[in-house]
Amino acid sequence: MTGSEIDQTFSVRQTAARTGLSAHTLRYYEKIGLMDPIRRSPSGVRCYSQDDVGWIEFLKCLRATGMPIGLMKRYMDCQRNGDASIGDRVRILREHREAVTERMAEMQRYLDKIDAKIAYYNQEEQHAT
Amino acid sequence: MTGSEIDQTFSVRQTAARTGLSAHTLRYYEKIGLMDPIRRSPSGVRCYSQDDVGWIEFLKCLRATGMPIGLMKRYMDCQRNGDASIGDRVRILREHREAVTERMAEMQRYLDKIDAKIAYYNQEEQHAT
DNA sequence: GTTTGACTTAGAGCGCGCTCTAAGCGATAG
DNA sequence: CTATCGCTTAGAGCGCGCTCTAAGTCAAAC
Repeated sequence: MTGSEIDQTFSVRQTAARTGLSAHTLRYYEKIGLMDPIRRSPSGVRCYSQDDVGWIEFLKCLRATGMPIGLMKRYMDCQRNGDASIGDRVRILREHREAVTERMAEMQRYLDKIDAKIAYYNQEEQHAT
Repeated sequence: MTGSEIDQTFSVRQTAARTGLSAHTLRYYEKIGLMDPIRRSPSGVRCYSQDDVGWIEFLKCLRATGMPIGLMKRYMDCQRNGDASIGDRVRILREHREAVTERMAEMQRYLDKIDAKIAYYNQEEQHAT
């Protein structure tokens, strides 16, 4: 109940370990404006907050579903615009969602063809011997 | 019934149109050995057969599901090895299949988080006016 | 005080998968 | 015959998303 736990911060290395991104990538994301400038210690060292880690997790969702960095940046720029931008943000997310489900459906169709090929090979194996 | 229909061949441009790949990419795939050398006209122009187009469609399945070019090449090298390589080929396809379904499941998990965010925004909108 | 080591920066480099360029050849149209 | 057009080649260039390097600063350990 001292509050120290919830004010805990993380070095770039620790944050990398937590999020699975590399320290390089974390600095890169900050540099290109995907993240707000991270708070610094008096000597200039990054101190990531729990909140920062949360945003990184969110960015991971976008990246891992194939959103280009440029669009992620646009989203985060909106974010900085506050409530006024909620419409824009939702639009970006919804369009992205559509694109992703579309892409997954396409992948599934291609995967089905591959499965057919595998099935065909299995049949061949059966008939051989 | 002349047989001309089934012997039909296609220029690189026509093949590009049929497959949705660019002519550049088709030549590239041949150059790096993803495809056997395409038959040529006396003047050296590529004549893609129906069969060639079929292979291109198969390659598309692999690429579109994220198989790296290098592994596609390994697969096609096996292909050239004939029946002896069926085991290798099946193994490659099965492992790829696993990787793809894994990746799709992961994408779905990330997408679920994005959906949660969208839902949250919708709720906000509701409460605002 | 010195060493170690993690941090900082700007900017260069890389791997992938194309994508395009330049220079040239061959076939058909006028 | 010439012009046009699509094809050929080897190889350069590009966009993306990191990834790494070099040179330097700072803090803690000895």
